[in-house]
Amino acid sequence: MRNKGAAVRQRIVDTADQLFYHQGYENTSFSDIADAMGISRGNFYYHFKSKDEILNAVINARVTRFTEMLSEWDKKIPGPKQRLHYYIDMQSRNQENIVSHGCPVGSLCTELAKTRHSTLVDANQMFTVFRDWLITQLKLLGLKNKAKLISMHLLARGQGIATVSNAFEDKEFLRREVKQLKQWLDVEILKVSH
Amino acid sequence: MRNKGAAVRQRIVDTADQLFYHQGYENTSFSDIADAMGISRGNFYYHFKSKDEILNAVINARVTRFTEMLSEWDKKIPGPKQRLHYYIDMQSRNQENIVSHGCPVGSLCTELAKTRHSTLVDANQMFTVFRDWLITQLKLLGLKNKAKLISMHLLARGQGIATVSNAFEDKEFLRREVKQLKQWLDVEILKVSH
DNA sequence: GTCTATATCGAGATAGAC
DNA sequence: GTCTATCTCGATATAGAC
Repeated sequence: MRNKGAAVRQRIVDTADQLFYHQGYENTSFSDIADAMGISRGNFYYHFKSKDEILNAVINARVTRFTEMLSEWDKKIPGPKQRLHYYIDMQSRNQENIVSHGCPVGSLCTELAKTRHSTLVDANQMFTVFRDWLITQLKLLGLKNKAKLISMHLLARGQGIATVSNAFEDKEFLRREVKQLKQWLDVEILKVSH
Repeated sequence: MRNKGAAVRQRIVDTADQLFYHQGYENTSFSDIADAMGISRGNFYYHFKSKDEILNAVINARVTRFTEMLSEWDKKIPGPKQRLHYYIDMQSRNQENIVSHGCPVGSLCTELAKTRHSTLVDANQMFTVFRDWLITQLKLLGLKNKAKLISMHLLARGQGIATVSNAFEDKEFLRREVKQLKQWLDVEILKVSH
């Protein structure tokens, strides 16, 4: 079939994406990906020049996926405040994965900061997709001047929750902090309407 | 000299400690440590059975170092509120390192959660040293019931600040968040005295 | 396009001389 | 105690058959 090659390429990216999340980038070998997919090691080099290129494709795939996801949220969730709550609740919805493997964005950036500092700039595009969307929502709520600061603050709070609940494998902590963060945001929103 | 062997062992641990922080555990080889110290690769196995044992020694050394540091703070800083501020300010004092390499505790736990899940329990002892000390300080301030929750919250806030300022290499953000966190804590302390 | 076979390299680890 | 030499393994990457 015509698109078989492209389909395999996509499957490589999807499989690598998940394995990089579960095991880390450096700790995931071609054999790991090949075994998980049922293809041979040599086949990778028809689709990618190097492991670095796979990493790049995974980062791009994630950026695209997050962008589409946020676009869906814009469509299906009526107001910016509800959208922001839905964003914060993402950690509760993914609590199993976060407790087991941390945040896919933060843990990859943390790894690359140590091992491949030159690709960190690409990797933190995963963060800026969320940050820019958060700024948009916050501005819709009238938080003009504080939008950028609050967006970064929300990113950091999310990272803190992910890192600590992962280190302690503590789901209760995650849920408690998510709840608290929504309450904090509500107070910030209230401040502006007075 | 009598203690030469022990001294080398200590130097291995110190050098590995720093390299694990800068480059990550898996990404640091025996050659890296040997080159940094000016000893040969084979010599490691007189002092340690395996790389895993070095990791263990590094974790224990950090736990000891943090414990002693906090004990020093107890001596030199008069009140619990000032101590807590000094704790939060630790990130400002280490801002260069944190922006370049993240938090030594959090980034190691994040790595081990993916690659050596069985040693994560040992690694998060590095967190509990701080958590237990925070609980003590918070109880001294009369925050009896909330002490544990707030201690975990402070750990998470610190991790969020480290992860995001590292990913964006953003010192300004780090300082802003540190200031904000101290203000938040002051409000929590005020709540209890009323 | 996908495979097998292989080259090359660097890792952790061991043996034994000094 | 520290060294050199070496073993073994698994990693990325390449060559070429099919």
